[in-house]
Amino acid sequence: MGASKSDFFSDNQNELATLFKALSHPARVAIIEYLLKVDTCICGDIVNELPLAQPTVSQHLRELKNAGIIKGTIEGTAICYCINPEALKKFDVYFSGITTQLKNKCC
Amino acid sequence: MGASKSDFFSDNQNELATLFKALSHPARVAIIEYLLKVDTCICGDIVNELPLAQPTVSQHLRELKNAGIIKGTIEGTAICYCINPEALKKFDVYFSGITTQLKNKCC
DNA sequence: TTTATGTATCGTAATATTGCAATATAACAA
DNA sequence: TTGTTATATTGCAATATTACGATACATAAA
Repeated sequence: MGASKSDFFSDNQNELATLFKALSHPARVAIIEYLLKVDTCICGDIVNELPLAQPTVSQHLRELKNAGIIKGTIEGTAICYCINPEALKKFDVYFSGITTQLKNKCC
Repeated sequence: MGASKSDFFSDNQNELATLFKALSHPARVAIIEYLLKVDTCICGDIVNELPLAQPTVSQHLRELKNAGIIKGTIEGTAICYCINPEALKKFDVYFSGITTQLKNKCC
């Protein structure tokens, strides 16, 4: 047997893992970086920014979108992608919670 | 052709992806959760806490350790695992940077 | 309509991950 | 020494991810 035993973990654990998985590839980290660098959300040139073919970039964008980290709205011929602040809030809650819990630990 | 085109991405992008990948499985999220719940760092019973066989848990622990998210020190027969605050700092820097950059955006 | 452009999907090959039984290792106890 | 306990490693099968060429789709312009 191989992958996926997610049934045995809590919803929260699975959701967090999904969010982290979305950022677990350098191309997707680079996409986020680029979306932040560009001033507006109108961005149809992500493909030119990455050393990957168009279908591959499209696939990475879909994974980021499925995880809820970015949102995409149709803007004429192009598609406007931008970061979803809701997802960032989840990361913030998670890590600030950990930081608080670690305060009383031995390490 | 398959996986890994990490040569084309920056060191920072690859390092971030590695950190996120370490947390991209519910079992590893659960391990972190358990390490935080236990008061001390002496914890030789992580295996009993997870619905996975001992070799699998050992493998997940190694991945967390390789990514620098946890540290393990030998404590007699058992091994003492605890969270590495250095890794948390990197996450904090990353997400607070994103939050700052997002302040001036349209979304 | 036709053409061009931007994006998505399909199909497939290469690679990586996941999980566990079996086995090995390492440290303590008797 | 032997036995016990805790953890790591090996080997392998099942599954997932990554990447891209080929193709489809959808919108805008001519």
